[in-house]
Amino acid sequence: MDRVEHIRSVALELFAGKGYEATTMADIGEAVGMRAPSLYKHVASKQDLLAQIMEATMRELLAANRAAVATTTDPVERLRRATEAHVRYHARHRLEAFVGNREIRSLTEPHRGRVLELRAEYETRFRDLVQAGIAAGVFAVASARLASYAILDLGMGLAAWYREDGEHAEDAVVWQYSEFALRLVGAKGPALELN
Amino acid sequence: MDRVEHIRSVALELFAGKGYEATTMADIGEAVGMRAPSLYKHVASKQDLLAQIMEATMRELLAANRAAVATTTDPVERLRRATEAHVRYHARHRLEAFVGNREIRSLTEPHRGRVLELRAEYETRFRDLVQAGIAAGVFAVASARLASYAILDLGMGLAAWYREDGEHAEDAVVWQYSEFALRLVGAKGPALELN
DNA sequence: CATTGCAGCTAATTATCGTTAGCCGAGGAG
DNA sequence: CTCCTCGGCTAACGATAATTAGCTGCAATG
Repeated sequence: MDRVEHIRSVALELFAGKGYEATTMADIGEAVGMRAPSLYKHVASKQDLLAQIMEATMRELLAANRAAVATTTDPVERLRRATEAHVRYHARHRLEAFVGNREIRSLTEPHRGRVLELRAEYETRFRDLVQAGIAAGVFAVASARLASYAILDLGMGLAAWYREDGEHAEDAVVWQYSEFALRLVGAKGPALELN
Repeated sequence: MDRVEHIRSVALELFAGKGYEATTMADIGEAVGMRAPSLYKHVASKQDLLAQIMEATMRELLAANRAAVATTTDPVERLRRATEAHVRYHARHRLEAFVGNREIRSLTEPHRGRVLELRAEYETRFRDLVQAGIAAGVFAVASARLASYAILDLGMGLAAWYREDGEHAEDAVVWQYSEFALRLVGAKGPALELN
């Protein structure tokens, strides 16, 4: 692994565990096997470390969403696949997702603005998916905004409790949570097993 | 308002807005109209401020849950009312709930242990409600644990985006989210309007 | 073999923070 | 009127943090 990548991954772990503010450059250095000042031979600053992590995370999430939605045009199936991608990302990259959600306030401008923009775009895409299902008459839900918030929050919650070695396999969680999402919006139609 | 109460409420606002670590005693002092050292005439320490807030919050949440569940024995209705209480608390005390969820890691022992214990109890109560519904045959969900996590996470998410003066009235959100919860667990029966 | 630059280190700088010490004015009690 | 306590203030302390300066050894290059 690249030195820089190693530092980033160690920093991610510490940011997730103790929070950005509570993590010191000395902590990161110790975990990576060097003194704090030596880190500056590889990274620009602690803030830069956070910014890199968070921006990359949001871009990955958006990319996963785009890829998932592009595979079909059926509204129900689209929401299902978008949710699957959402949940899977939060399970597979829970540290990134966790930090991405919790440390936005530790980001300084201009990174903060950029990340918030990406985040807003991601939210809008989900809201639009729900809206499309309502318009097509296959979802029964009072507020597309509330429903999409609820679905997004499922992923964030997941990132807080999920563990790779826990009792729930990744695929099981992905399936279950996607099911939750479709139930949430009152999805009807052949694409839904239960109900 | 009592001086101490004033300080606590100001601290809560700052902890919610910038995080515990990023909030200084000088910040709190300025918002309350005095210098940092003067705060110590009223509160023991910054950590104590956080501990008081978080422990009170968890106790209130638990009390609200107990009260809500005690009003009926029907499993569906119990989960609905517990969720309503959960969501309503997170809407009405969103700062407390927000800080309560995010700053656990900033708590030092022994406060941390106590709060985690209360939190675990709260989670267990929800899981048991879901389990009871499954046992009674009125819920159709694969994992009581996942379902209860999902419902709890709805509240936490809510605390992050809800605003008293936003476009969604409290009652509307409470109703909608409770509906989400019942749909999540696949609730059947006369107590459910839609489906 | 000489050189150069990378990547580490220690020491120092600058800043900030929680908290304590000790002073002081106002205002109520006697 | 005097005294004492309450609640504010400034100054100071002790820690700790991010970051910079400047030194050094090693390894690759020629």
